[in-house]
Amino acid sequence: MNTPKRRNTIQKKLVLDAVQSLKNHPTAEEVYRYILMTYKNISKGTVYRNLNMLVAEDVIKKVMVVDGADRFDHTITNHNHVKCENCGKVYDISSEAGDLEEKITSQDTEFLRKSGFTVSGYKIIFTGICPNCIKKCQ
Amino acid sequence: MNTPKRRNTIQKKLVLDAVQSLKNHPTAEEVYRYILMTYKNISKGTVYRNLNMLVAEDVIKKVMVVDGADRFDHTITNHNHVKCENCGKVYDISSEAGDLEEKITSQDTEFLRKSGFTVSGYKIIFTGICPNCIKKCQ
DNA sequence: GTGCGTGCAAACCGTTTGCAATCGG
DNA sequence: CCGATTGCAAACGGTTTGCACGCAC
Repeated sequence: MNTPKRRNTIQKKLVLDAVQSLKNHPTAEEVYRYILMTYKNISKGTVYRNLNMLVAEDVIKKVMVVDGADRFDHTITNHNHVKCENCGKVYDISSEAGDLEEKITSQDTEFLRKSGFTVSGYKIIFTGICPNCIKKCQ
Repeated sequence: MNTPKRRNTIQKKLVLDAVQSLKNHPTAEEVYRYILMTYKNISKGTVYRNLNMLVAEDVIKKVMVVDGADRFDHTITNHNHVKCENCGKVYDISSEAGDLEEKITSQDTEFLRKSGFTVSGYKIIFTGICPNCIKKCQ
């Protein structure tokens, strides 16, 4: 088996705590700045390393964003995202995701399998304007 | 109106030709190297500038990829993509995209609108292993 | 004590940009 | 001839990495 021995360092805990506290899909930079407020000595490299570790361990998820820095999600359950084109914030679509899921996986992946692909998953992101920005822009 | 005066330069034509010849969603780097074969004096900056221009003019499209360099698509009609996790190539899903389209837009965007979002679009990409790589890996 | 994880800084990759020179209209 | 577009190189943002040290086990 390949279970690399992992250590429980303070830094790793701080990174996980940060992602869980900053609920809105923070970037590595945001995680870094958040930790800095309480632990002045952390390095950005360590933040990146731990974020990647936590993703590899399936503790957090990397959210696909169209452009800009990667974002991280403390929720591991399947759901999709909307990115506001105005403020850049990324929101969850907690809703009827399940229904959508089935339709996507049953339909398009079936076509792919017929073409000889092995399908392992998909990523989807919506774009639009969030309620907050709509108010402001009126 | 803001219709910036565009010029028809050799470089712009070369970039468009390259994207249309390299059908498999080339990266800017690949476009650059392709042009270099016949026109030794082009600069990478110019390739990027022209790719972005052509995207802005709706002549080509930028394909969303999970990670790695941006890719460009000579096909402007709506369709989705699969990225092979083994070789990294991006393939078209020409198929029943239309059907899927409706289901996605009707269902998830409706939920978003109820939540107060204005939805402008979405991007989806599938991941898997392509037929070629399946053969090789056996 | 062993070696994984750290801090630091340099390197990396893909992309954009400032500038003077060029060339399309 | 005007100014949009070029080539070049430097700078950019986000991320990874090499190294010596330090800390978890």
